[in-house]
Amino acid sequence: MKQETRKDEIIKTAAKLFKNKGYSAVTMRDLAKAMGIKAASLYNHINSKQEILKVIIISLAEEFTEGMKQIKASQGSCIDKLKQIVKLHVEITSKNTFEMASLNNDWMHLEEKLEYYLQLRSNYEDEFRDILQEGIKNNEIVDTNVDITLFSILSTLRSLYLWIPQKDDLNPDELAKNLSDVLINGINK
Amino acid sequence: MKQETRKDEIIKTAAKLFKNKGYSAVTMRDLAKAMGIKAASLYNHINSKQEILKVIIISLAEEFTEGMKQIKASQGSCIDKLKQIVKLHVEITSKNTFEMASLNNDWMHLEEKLEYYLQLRSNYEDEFRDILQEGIKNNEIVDTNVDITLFSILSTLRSLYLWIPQKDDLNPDELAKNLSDVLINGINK
DNA sequence: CCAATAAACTAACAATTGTTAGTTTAATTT
DNA sequence: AAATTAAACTAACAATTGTTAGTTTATTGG
Repeated sequence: MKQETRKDEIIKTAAKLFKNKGYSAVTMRDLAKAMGIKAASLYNHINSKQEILKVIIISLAEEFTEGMKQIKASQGSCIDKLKQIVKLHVEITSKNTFEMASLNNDWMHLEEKLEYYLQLRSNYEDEFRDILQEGIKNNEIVDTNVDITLFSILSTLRSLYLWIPQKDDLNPDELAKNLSDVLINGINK
Repeated sequence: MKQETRKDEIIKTAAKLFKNKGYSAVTMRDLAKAMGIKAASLYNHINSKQEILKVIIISLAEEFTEGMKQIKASQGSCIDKLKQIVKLHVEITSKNTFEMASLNNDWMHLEEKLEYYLQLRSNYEDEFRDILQEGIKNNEIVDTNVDITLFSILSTLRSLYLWIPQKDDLNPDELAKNLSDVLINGINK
C-alpha cells in the first residue's frame, strides 16, 4: 500500500467538494481553504484544476474497464456475470463515493481526455449489452427490449454513489446481494 | 395554450445549455449567444441567472408533486399505482428532457428556493415509499428491503432524461409499459 | 552544520463573471 | 403623426476566476 502524498490529499479533497457543488462551481480558493492553505500553494503539487478532474475520472473509468474485462473472461452463466457486475459497482462505489459523483456528473468538463473517456464508457456499455443479449439467447433472461433493460440496470448502478454514503453501516456484499435480487427478480410477488 | 413569451424562449434555451454543461459552467454570454443577442439584453426579460434556474426546477418539482397527489388519491392496487408513477415520470420527462437535467443535477445551486425544493423532494420520496410499503403489507410486492427497492426504481426514473432523447421515435406509453415490466418483474426467466 | 528539498507564503496578472445604466431602434397603439 | 412600448444595443463596473513569479520557512539526508 503506497503511502498517501500531498497530491493525493488534494485530489481526495477536491472530489469531496466536486460532489457537493460540481466541478465548475468549485474554485481553487475553495479547494485551498478546505486544505487549510492558500490557492497558489496548490500548484506546488498539481499542474491545473483540469488535471485534478482528469485523475479522478480516468482512473475510475479504467478501474471499471478492468473489472468488466475480468467478468467477461470468467466462466459461469450470464445471470452470474450480471451479479458480478453489480458487485463491481458496489465495491468501486463504496470505496470512491466522492469520485463517483465526478465520474457521473463532471465528465463533460474533461478536455483532452474527453474522447478517451467516452470511448471507455461506450465500450463498457457494449460489453454489458453483450452479456444481456447472450442471456436472452440462452433463455436465462426474459426477452424484453435489451436497451431498456440495460438502461434501467445501469441507471441504478450509476446512482449508487448517492445512496451508499447514507447507509454507512452497510455491508457491501449484502447490498450487492439485495440489489442483484431486485434487479434480476423484480418486486412482483 | 398561452403563447410563448421571449422570457419563455430564454428559459428553454437556458435549460438546453444547462443540460450540456451544468448551470455553473453556462455564462450569461453563452446564453445570449445561443439566443442571438447580447448578454445585457437578457435582462430586459429576466431578473437574474438564478431566476432562470428557479423557474426551471421549481415548476417541474411541483408538477411531480401534483402528479403524486393524484396517484395517491386514485383507487387500485399498489402495483397499479406504481405503474402510474412510471407513467408520470415518462410523460413529464418526455416533454421536458432539458429541464429534467437541471432538476437532477443543478438543484444545489438554488438559493432561496433550495429548502423548498428539498422539502418537495423529500415528501415525494416518502409518498413513494408508502406505496411500496403498503404493497408489501398487501402481499402484492415481495418483502425485500424497501429502501433498496425505492432507490433502484427512482434511480431509473430519474435517469430517463438521459435516455429518452436518444430514441426520438419513441412512444411514451410503450416506454412506460416496457419500463414497468422490467422494474416490476425483473429480467429473470 | 550545511545543502537540498518540500511546501508553504505574498503579490499580482489577465481574463471572465453577473449585472447595471443609459441609449437606440423598431413595432404597435392612440 | 405622435406617443408608447418592447427589445435590442454599447460601455462599463466590481468581483471573482485560474494561474504565475518570486520568496520564505521547515524538514531531511549527507
